[in-house]
Amino acid sequence: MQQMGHHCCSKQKVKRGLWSPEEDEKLIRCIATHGHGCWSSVPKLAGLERCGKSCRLRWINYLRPDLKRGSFSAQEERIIIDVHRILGNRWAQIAKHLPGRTDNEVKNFWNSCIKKKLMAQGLDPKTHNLVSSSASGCASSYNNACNNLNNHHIYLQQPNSSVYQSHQYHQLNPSQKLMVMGTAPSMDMMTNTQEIPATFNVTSTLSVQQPRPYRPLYDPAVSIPSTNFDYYQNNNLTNSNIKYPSSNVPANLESCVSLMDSGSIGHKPVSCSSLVDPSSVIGFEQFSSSEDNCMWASSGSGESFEEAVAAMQPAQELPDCEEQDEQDYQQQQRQDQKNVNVLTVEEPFEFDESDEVPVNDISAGDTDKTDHQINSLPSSFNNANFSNFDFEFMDSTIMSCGMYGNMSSSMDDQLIAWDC
DNA sequence: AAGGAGGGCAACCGCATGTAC
DNA sequence: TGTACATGCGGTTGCCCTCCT
Repeated sequence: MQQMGHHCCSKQKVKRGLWSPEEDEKLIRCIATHGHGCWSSVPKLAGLERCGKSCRLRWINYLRPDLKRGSFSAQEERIIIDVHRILGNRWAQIAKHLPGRTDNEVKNFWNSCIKKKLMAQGLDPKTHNLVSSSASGCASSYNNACNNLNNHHIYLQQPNSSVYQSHQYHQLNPSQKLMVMGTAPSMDMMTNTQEIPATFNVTSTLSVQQPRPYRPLYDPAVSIPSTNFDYYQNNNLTNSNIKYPSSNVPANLESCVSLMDSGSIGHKPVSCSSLVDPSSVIGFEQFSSSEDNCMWASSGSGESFEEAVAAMQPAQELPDCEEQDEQDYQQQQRQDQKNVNVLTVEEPFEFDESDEVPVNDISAGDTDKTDHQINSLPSSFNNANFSNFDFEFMDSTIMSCGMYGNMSSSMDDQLIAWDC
């Protein structure tokens, strides 16, 4: 380590390098006594020859009592990968999803371990795309991805209704397909779905007796069928995630497509539903109109977005569609019944620190803040200005493991879900 | 046993942002 | 509005440890 002073504290006599146990003890004692309202005053109060910045780092990254030490679990690793796919190298934001972990720790873990694993799998750690996939292959990837989706049931919620109608993917019109594709980055997370956690309070469920094609589904405002749920809950993000529905940034559309193309997602039978955040729709529209960045413009064929939409042909109906549908329906019935039993466990309200709203008693009608968030979205959004996107909002709604969103800003006021 | 290579990780650097004046 | 300072963050450095030859 260089033994030169910080530019921020060059006037001070500061020690550099590793911290000794004695220094740690002084810092802990000081913060326990005085807190750390002003880091610049901490060195003096603690009797340390360190600058405030160094004290802060040491405390945040090492001495904080709520830190979880030790190696990362497989679940933590999965979370990092999933969130990184959406947020990129925003380590502080990623770390917020991992209680007890620091941004520095996550960053080091990424650089030393995950990055290599992804590369070994042939994935670009920056984009999470297959390295072999190129921009010129996006159009065919899209077609392949469509084919992969053909067997899936897409749930579209009717306007002003809590009822979802099931559609075979291939029955959707082109714009609906595009929308689904635009949300598909969540699907890889959905493949991890195993069981609805028992720790969630369900205020209502829809009737399981509804006639087909109306499938029994849960109140989208409250059910969280995802294994990723518990970390959000533990991280006190549940409230915002439910109130401000999930977000999938269409900037990752190519990533989604390549993942589906590779078979990494979209093929494993799971029972869950996924909805789309309105921000993703807004973003998708912006994204789709960006000639420089959207997959259509880079397809190599010179087709515009509109042309690409027009060129999309409904996939051929599957021969055993109805039979498959019946099987799916029966399976869904069984799963739904199971889920109802699991979900009706009552838990005490939990409060979000920021606004003290009960996190597990949120009704579907609680849309005020969602609307506010929607309105706060940037007017322009595409890959090129991705950095301008409201990451705080996106992060607060990063339930991209396929939760719920209101698509009232487009798509005929429909909500969407799917069963893959 | 010695030393070189590589990995893990703590800590630093520099920039961006927020805030007070 | 401009400036100074504090804080936060991502990128980078370099020490230390382990493994391999």
